[in-house]
Amino acid sequence: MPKPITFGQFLRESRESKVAADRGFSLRKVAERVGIEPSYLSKIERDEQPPPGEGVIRQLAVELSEDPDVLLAMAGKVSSDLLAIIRSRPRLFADLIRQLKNLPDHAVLRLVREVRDGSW
Amino acid sequence: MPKPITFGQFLRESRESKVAADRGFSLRKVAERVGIEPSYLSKIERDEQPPPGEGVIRQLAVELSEDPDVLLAMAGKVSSDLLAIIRSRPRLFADLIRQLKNLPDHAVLRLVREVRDGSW
DNA sequence: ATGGGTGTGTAGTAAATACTACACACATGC
DNA sequence: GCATGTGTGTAGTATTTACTACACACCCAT
Repeated sequence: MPKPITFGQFLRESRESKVAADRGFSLRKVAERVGIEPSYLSKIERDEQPPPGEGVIRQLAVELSEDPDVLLAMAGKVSSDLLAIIRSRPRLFADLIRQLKNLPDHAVLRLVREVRDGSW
Repeated sequence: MPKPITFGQFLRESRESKVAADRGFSLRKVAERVGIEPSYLSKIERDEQPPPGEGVIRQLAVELSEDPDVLLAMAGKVSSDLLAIIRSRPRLFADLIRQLKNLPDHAVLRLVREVRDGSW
């Protein structure tokens, strides 16, 4: 297994990869746009503090052009809209997700596409 | 819509439906088997306190022979094993679940069965 | 009338969550 | 050499989560 990258590391790398080309990606600037204190973001990026709440993570995803679901996953969370969908039909979705647990990506992707393309 | 039943109401009804036939389903006895204080269970059943944590909910499900996923959903939660599955492949599962959001039950059920019966 | 069982009221606590506010030290450009 | 911008250190706070401990009042059976 490739060593698991932490939420903070990922954020820092994403941000630093952009700050060279655009000075608007300094820690302070990003923190301001996101709406949090710079010191807070600093601690998060160094994994000194646990990841922030969903709202802040979503803002960070926007600012850094990252996938919100991936960022949330790294933070040990799952998007609240997905939770709501599952809660609306718990048995159905619980069964399905557990069935899919060990299926390879391509098989699940096939499902996604079939559903989307409406062969239903 | 039929008025939404609360977590506490559901628990109380489930327990009281059993206590007539089996005195082991008194609030105190159930609380003891579950491993919580009777006063705590009392407050939960009357929705005076928010629902307990996942572990206690699972114990309640066992004692009352209810579906854990349904009970968790009523408590506004989602089973932690499902969360772990989603977090392991966030983009894949996020896409899939959002696709299925508005599909009728029978269509999702068909998916579940097809996957289970391994036409894959 | 008392002992065991019932549910409930009151009062608390420990830990986690999600942050803020401000000061500090360093660097860099003008 | 001073302002401006950089990241970081320290010290806190409010809210939520997840409960415990114990006392009280009622019922009913012996």
